[in-house]
Amino acid sequence: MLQVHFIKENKEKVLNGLKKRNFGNPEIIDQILEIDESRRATQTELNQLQAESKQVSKSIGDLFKQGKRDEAEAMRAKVATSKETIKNLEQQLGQSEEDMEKLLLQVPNIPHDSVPFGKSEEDNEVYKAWEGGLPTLHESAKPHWELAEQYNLFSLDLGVKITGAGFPLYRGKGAKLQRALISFFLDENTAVGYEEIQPPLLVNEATARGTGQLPDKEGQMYYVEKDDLYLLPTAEVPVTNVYRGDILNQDELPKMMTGYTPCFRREAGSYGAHVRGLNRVHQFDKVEIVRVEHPDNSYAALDKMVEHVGMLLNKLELPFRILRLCGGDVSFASALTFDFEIYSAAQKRWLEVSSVSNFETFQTNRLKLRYRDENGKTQLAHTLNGSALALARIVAGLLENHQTPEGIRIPEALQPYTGFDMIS
RNA sequence: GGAGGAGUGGCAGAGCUGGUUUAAUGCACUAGUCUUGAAAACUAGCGUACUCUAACGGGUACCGGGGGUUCGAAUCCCUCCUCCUCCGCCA
Repeated sequence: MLQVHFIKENKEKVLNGLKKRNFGNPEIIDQILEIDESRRATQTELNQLQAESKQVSKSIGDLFKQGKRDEAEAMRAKVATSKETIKNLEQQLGQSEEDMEKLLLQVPNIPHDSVPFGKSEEDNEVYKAWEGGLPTLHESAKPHWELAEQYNLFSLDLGVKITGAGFPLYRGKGAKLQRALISFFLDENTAVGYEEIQPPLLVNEATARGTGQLPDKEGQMYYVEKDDLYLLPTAEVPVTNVYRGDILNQDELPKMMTGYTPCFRREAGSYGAHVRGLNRVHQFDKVEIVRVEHPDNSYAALDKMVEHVGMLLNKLELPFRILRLCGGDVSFASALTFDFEIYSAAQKRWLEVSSVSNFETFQTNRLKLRYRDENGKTQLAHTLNGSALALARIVAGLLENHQTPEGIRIPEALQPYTGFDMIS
């Protein structure tokens, strides 16, 4: 959520940003500024009346104490009239605030200057292409869902039996591979300074609101009605909310956290080759990295995160490229996003495995996550997050790219975690 | 799930028979005085948000959240949440 005073002071910038996003309703900015104006007028009037009535009430108290009953009674009658006005103004103020919130929730973040113009994912810029040349596989190479069957690694059918479509069941070396990847990622992340967090998997409404899943993406989350809780769609939600409402000292920044959680997404949507196997499922495992940064450092931090994720993929020996998302594809809350895609030689397509974003103050404004600057003033911090990494598609990529006629080779970096170097 | 108790500023803690509380007091913190320096002592400052003002400086709201009674609520009433104690259940 943008801050009103930011919109007020940077109207042109905001409008240009919306244009870059191909945002259909730029008039909303003028509506916001109008409501802000009238809201402030209402508040000024209300505050004046409140100050008066406060004074009068006090003097009534004094009069009673002095025993001047009649005078006090007269004052009482006088105040009663302004009370009605106060109530109305309070209501009006509340309404303005509500209207304002509604409008602000519809305004996406302003894209960073480096974000290219464009309408859809086809316009994303290749920020870093894969230089090594794309791998080619042997004749009988298979997609991961066939490999899973051949080596008994996971079963979608059993998931259907137990739960429903999109809930894979991993078994044997497939299950072990999951566990190995989770440990590997967490160890790599903590090694560079991220604090490991194991959060609750169900979150309350305030938390879901803090990172922006509510109200915008309500339908994408599983909801437990009886307890009014949501199953988390990503660890970003609970982990970023760790510091919700806090005012940190400047020297406490940055806060770096990493967490593994299963992720639950309803993703009502398409079926077919693109979502076969593990390409898109309702439950998958992901290790997330989250940072709370000083605004001056957030873009340097973003670079570091991108570099870190690239390092992980290198260790897993997966060919990947990095995209800078264009204005039309960058997510609602993000100012700048880099997507990582690994190349699946078996599916002959790129698979998105990580998305690393800087949200600037868009989340912290809702979270009320601030720090105290050198002058002692509170300022909104910046938040960033990225997948490091999302398992299901990494598994797909590992199985497909490292398959040999003799079996599936486990990258060296992962072998200490799996305890085997081959799936055969 | 049942019964009882409690939620006050960074922390501790008073106020809770409604009106000198504009939230006492202590600790912590910041600045100054003193000191070679430090400690101690003393003096002053010390919450958040919104808002008015060119600025100095004002105003309003907030005592777990929301609502109500009243001229006036930290204080009374309703409701929700959380924590503590005991009982029950339980990985």
